[in-house]
Amino acid sequence: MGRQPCCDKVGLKKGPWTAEEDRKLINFILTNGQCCWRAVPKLAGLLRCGKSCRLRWTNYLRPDLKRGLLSEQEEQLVIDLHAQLGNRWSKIASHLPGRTDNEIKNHWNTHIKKKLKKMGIDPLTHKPISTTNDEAQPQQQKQHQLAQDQQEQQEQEQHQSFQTNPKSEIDQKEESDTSTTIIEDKIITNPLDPMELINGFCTDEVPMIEPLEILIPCAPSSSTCSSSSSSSNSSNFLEDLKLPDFEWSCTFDCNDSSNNNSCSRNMGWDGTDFCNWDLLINEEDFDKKQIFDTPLINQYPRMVMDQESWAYGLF
DNA sequence: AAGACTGACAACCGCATCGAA
DNA sequence: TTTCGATGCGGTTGTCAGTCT
Repeated sequence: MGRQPCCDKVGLKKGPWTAEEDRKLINFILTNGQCCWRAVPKLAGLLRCGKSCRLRWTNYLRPDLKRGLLSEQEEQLVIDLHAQLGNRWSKIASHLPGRTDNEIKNHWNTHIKKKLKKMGIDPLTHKPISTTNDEAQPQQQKQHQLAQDQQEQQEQEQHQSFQTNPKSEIDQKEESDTSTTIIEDKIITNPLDPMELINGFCTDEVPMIEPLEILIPCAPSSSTCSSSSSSSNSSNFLEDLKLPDFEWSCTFDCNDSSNNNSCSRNMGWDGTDFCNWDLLINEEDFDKKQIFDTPLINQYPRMVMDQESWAYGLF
């Protein structure tokens, strides 16, 4: 007797999400917050299982997601973290603000693995590939696994000691001269990283969003939004919607050296994110906004530009 | 021009884990 | 303490655009 399926699969839709489904899900979460994923599809009027909704939200609809290729820095961080954590993608993702475990996992499998192999580094062990002694590989893997297990055990022990004596744990970690510092299974990669600072959580630790807690950044004054044609009237656009009230506030000033714009951020919402949402939320205005004329779309050449799948190009 | 192949990534599946009853 | 439902996580698969032949 197997485990019961997470949901009644009869009549449930599978496959790519449509814009309409995205809109329903976003509207629902904006009005109700994230709660009880199993109930979400029913309440939101979606023929999807809760799991699918959760995945869609966390991986693609969440407003605090960065899109596009990982930067060099991010890539290097992923490599460093993978060396320490192995395939624990969610842990790795939690140290890259705006990135999801799925995204990192895919990027690892499609880009980084190859890159490392090209450089003569075994992506599994992060050690130079021994070309002369292929049979040594399995042994190496075993050793890597052993090392990982030992590290895990150490982490657990350290965690325990941290609970009893947190200061000594931090002191220990401060002695490390590596660029990344693990504190209670959390790697502080950049002490100035806003995502690390804001509210003490990062992307993968996004708290339940309640409508009243959603803070929309100040309307970008000029060029912060890549979708300029749609950004210009984003507030009006939102007002047109019967969406929950938003609080337009400047809670966090980020001094972007590139454009010197002071913008508001909360949970990683920035001008671009918001503009994307702007496009997504109300597909009735879809034609009016002519979003496909915008440079944003050109960033995603793979996207199919029809109404069904336009959402994919928006983030 | 068309079919085959490849790469990238979105989405699914099933097991693990957590927490409430 | 046990059971069970909900959610999280990592591996795998499916789909589609781009490239090659």
